[in-house]
Amino acid sequence: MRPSIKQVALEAGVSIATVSRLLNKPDSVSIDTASKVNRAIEALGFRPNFTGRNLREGRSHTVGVVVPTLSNTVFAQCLQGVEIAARQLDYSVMFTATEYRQQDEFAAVELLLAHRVDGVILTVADADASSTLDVLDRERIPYILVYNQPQQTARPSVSVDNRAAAYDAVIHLIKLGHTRIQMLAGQFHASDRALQRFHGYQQAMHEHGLQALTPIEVPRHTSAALSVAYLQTFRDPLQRPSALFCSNDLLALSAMRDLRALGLRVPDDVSVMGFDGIPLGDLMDPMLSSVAQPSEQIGEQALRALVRVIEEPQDGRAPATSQILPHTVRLGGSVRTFHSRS
Amino acid sequence: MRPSIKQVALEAGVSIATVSRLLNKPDSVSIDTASKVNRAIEALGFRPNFTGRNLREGRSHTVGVVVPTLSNTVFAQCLQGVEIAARQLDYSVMFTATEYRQQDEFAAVELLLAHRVDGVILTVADADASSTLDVLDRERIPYILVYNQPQQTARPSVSVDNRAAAYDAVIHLIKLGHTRIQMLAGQFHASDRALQRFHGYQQAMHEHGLQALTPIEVPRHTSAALSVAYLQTFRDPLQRPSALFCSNDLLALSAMRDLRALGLRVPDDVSVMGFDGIPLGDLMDPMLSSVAQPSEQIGEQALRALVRVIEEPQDGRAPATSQILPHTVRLGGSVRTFHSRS
DNA sequence: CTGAAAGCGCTAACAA
DNA sequence: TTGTTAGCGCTTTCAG
Repeated sequence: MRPSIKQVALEAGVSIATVSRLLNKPDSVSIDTASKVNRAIEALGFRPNFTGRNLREGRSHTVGVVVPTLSNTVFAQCLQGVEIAARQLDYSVMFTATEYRQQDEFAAVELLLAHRVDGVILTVADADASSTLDVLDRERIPYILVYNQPQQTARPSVSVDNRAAAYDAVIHLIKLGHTRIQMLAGQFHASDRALQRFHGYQQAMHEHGLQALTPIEVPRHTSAALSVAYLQTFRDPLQRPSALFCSNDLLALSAMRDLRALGLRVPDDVSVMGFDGIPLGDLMDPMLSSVAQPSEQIGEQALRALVRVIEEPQDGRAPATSQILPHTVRLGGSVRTFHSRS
Repeated sequence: MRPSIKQVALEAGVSIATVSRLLNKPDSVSIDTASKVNRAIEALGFRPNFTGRNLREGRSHTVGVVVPTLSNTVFAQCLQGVEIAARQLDYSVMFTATEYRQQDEFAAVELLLAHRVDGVILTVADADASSTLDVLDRERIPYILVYNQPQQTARPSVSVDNRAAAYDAVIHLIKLGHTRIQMLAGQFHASDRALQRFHGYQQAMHEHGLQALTPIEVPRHTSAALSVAYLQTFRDPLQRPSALFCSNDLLALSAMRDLRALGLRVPDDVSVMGFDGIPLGDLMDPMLSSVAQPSEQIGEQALRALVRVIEEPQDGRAPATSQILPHTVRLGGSVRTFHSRS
């Protein structure tokens, strides 16, 4: 077995309390006992065992992260932000994915809680109706949502204003002369963000006297196989929208590929606008227009806010503050002005 | 404080041992005590505290993962694979990134070890000369490398055959008639894989009597700013290579963007071949040619191999087995046949 | 400045 | 089948 403070104490000829003190508040131990102990630590290759400390302190200096998937760059970047900030604040990160299965959210959080993480950062399918979050609330476990932006409930979150961001994106298309704009989205039931973005789309359309079209909801996996079935209506130039607003960049990029497969050109035949602003969008040709959210920052801010709550001296009501980060409409060649065909 | 088995025992009128038994081997407790205890667990909202179990058992049912960054999809996918497999085998995942700083590898692993992870999965800058791995070896801590493919040392790893994969990619270009093929790589000192790939490139060139050109080593960050300085030589049609072999897809995609900025067309003026086979490469236009490695599988296999070692009944020499997964050359429009300009 | 001792939650002998 | 008990590594009173 690996050495514990006990062996170190023995080796140094001091008590375990002294070793512990040296580790935690080095000032409280005399200069020469310190060096004695340090020598022993060195000699034994001692490494403190956090398990013991955690058990004793009732906390783990670890936060849990639960996101749908890492296949979407957005969540990978967010996790990256969380991890970087965590490292700075001396926290570790335990990570889990749900693969967009709402029923897995609960188990994921339960596991994290069994590990006694000090708090959790998560993205759920529906932040306003989540039994998982109910548990967290009930048990007063510090948590903070990322990407989710609860409407009915006062749950702490870090996100962009999804509705406003989508609104801005659609307005941009409208200003370019588009009138037939359709939305392409993942399954709404798996993403409340997508639904909020759809509301932003609707609002923009209505405010400009335009008809909101039925959104195209594509199942997961679509991006894997080249299935252009969902774009069949696009064959007819009179039928198809002149612009497609996609609820995320992955979808937008897939759509662009599928449109090409159909023989349609972007942006000449159809303009495409995404959401997320993933870095690779800039490397496309044409560059993907998108409304960008600062994913890494979202993760970073979430971690900082979470730690703030965790280390709150009073355990009274956690401030549960929500944060809206700014989005930016990023212009690329995937969108162009629309000139009426008549 | 949250309820412990002690409160549960009290509530159910049994001993803590009985509660523990119900939790671990439910068969060893009578049917009606079981229900009594279960009722108590329910009533108290009891959740086992792994910290206690971990301390007692001397293991954590947790593995650590250390990769350079999550900004490169490849590592995100790998982590995804690790996490999925871990969940299936009842392990949790603690994650850290080094941001390609070799000097951070050590601290990352130390932190993980302080948490007493049962093993670690990692990608290091140089697997053959890593003091971090020396520590792991010396202390007999189960670990397994991903992407790294040690040459001098017999360290366990899961990867593709980097040299052979690069060789295949370059052969492909040669077969298409290219003779001036140059390699574009990240900093070799930060990635032994890149260097191995360069060796594959050299071998392919030499075997075909072609001159291996000096590789272009681009610093990190290049992809962020549009800095085409490293491609200045490409201005001269007689000077520039007809094909670019990039040590990873991110680099390839950036290069394509930068070539466009220079007014060069891919593949008409320059063919571009990547390495990794990231999913988004398929969504590009033209599709990125690349030699694909199965990243998610790499993560999954690594986790399984690691758990196998961890749960090894004998703690004798860990089998330390390395695994080479198959790569595949994926053809896309970013590469075309080369017809001599004369 | 240092030591003795209790106890965090849990599992696993060992006894009954 | 169940209970008693020791102890995993650590921090933290409380005494000295």
